[in-house]
Amino acid sequence: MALSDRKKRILRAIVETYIATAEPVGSKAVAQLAGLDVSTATIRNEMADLTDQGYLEQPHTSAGRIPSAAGYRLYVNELMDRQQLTIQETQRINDALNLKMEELDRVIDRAGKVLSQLSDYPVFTMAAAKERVTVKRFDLLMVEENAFIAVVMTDSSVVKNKLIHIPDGLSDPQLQMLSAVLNSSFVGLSREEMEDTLDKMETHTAPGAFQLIALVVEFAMEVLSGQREQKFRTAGITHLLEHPEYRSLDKAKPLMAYLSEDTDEPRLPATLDTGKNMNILIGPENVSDALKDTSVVMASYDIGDNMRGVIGVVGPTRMDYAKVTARLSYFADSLTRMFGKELPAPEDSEE
Amino acid sequence: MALSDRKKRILRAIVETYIATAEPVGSKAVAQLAGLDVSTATIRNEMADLTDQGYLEQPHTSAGRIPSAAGYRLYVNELMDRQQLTIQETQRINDALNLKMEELDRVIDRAGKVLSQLSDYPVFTMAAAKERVTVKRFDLLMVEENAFIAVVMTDSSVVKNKLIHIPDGLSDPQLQMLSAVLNSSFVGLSREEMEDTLDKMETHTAPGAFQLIALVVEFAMEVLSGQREQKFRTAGITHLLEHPEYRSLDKAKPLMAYLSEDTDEPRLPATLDTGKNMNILIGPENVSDALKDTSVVMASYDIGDNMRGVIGVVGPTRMDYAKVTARLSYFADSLTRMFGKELPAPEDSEE
DNA sequence: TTTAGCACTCGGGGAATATGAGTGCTAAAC
DNA sequence: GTTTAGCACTCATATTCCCCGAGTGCTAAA
Repeated sequence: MALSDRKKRILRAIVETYIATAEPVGSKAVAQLAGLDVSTATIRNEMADLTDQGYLEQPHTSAGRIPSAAGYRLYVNELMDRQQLTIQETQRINDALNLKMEELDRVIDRAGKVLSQLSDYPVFTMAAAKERVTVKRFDLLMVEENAFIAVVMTDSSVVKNKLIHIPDGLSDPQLQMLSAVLNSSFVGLSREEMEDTLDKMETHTAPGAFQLIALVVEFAMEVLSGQREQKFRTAGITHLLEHPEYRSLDKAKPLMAYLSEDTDEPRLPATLDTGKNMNILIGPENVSDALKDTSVVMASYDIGDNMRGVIGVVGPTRMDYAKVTARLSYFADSLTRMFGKELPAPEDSEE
Repeated sequence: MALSDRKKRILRAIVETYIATAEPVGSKAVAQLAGLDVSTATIRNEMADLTDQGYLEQPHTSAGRIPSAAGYRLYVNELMDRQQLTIQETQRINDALNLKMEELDRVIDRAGKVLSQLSDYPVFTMAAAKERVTVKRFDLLMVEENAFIAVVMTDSSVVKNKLIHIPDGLSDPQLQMLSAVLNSSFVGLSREEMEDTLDKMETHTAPGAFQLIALVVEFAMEVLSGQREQKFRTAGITHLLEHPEYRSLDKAKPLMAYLSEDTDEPRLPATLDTGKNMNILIGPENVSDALKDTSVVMASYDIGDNMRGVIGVVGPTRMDYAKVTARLSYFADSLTRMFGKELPAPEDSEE
């Protein structure tokens, strides 16, 4: 059921003015903005049609029309112009990302912050290992009589360490031995497999040695969970309050709680795995209840070979999709490029 | 100018009911709650006195009275009962902290979250090295042909590492040599001293070797700044919206922006160094403009020997001081105890 | 098929009004 | 001297009412 060209132009005019003004759009306004040489009455007829077909809604009789979710969807899919970024903006984005000395998390955080400032909406970020992560190697370093550093490197080249205190000292050969056991028995295993192996090992190993092994392996398991775990971060939540649909606190509160780290609840649709790069979820298309009146535009990017990240913008269904998608896709591309080139494998540690 | 006992009881009743109700307190309410057997007229006279002395304010003629900053101050200093925590609460706090396998940052974050839930106010946390931080030792580990791990341990026993990629491979002796240079020339130096030393070294060192040294030293400098840098984190910002004084968005917005990481501006009064353990700043006693109508209750605690942390609660001047201080001091004590015992020196790395 | 015209609807804004809690003051009572 | 009752006054908030105007749907003419 294809729409006539005129209907499309009318719909587009309505979506765009509603996005700009946040107020229902009347036939008069459409007549001026759509650039059609027809009277308001004609427009009204067309608008009535569009309402019947489900692309528009009227908040109450005798106000203008506002786009429905389906209306936004059509707009996003067919009607929307792709916006160009200004040179200042691309510059800003590049600056935010090009701090190559900085580590992964901080770059991602920074990206979220800048994207939020550029789009005037809150932004969330997420990063997680794509698939099964394992430990590639263990290293142990004696630093004091009663403490050594365990260094764990995962197959996605992430390196983490921990200072481990032990009651009695450890001789060099002992340390070598420990290292050998770890590297031979626990390399290439997933978190769960490590747990199993550790359990089995307990029975036929000297208690003292086992305890040491367990300390390091537990740390390694922690590292692996940390890798798989999706770190959800947000930036610019206060931007929410700038938009009229969240002026009432009753509306703003649940969404804000959802976005801040306050709730322990499950997060956004973890579309980390979908092949698509850009994803737009409009209002009811969202699963979570807190997002029912909210749209999410998100893009994913690769971090090295083994990780994938998502960065997304959250706002009212009346979101400036053209603006947001333009900035977002540039961001995602830049991130992929930078994590591909500058950091051949994600370097890491700290904070 | 000591207040009569009766005045104190009236003031206390006013502060406590105002804290509970957020509405100006009239003479009638005071008569009932203060437990004095006098009429409302007498109370009114006393309240007039208290107003003259600056402990109370009237938002407009003919509303009840509300406490002034001085009134809160007096209440906090002399009138307030120390609250007891319920067993459930102490249990909750202990649970939050006793995840000993977790690392520093995560424990602090978790503490902030729980404190926020227990107090119904937003919470901020901060941690920083107390004084001059230096590197205690360097370790280098070859992991691939063209990459090695640099491990840096500071004198506060914080260990960080980084995977460093190099164009050409490095032989074992070369690595030993590099390690020797680093450990002999850069141990015990502050960030600034390192920079100087590095500059001086540039002239009389082979370019290739110098570049390697610089890579590692730059990383070490980053680690040191990271240590000194005060990591400001918040939890439960949305609790703000629950309190009537922030019902209007105009009021909530600036404070929220201040608390979220949205602004790059300087943070809270960095009273990391003051000897006092607990600190209450009421309204105008705060320096920052965003906090003028806001009270901050904060407590500091030790993290090992070389770091100190602050955890604080932010809320309207009409804050439930008794409740907050009780929980906060328990938290701070627990944190000190746990970082003192369980983690003799703050172990570290990751996230 | 488009347009002009018109009666109708309904939300928002503003003024006027009512309400009621709380005050300050005075004069009487203790 | 201190406490109390009484009373007129103030002022923020809630309620009501009314008006206005934008926008609609429908009809009849172009």
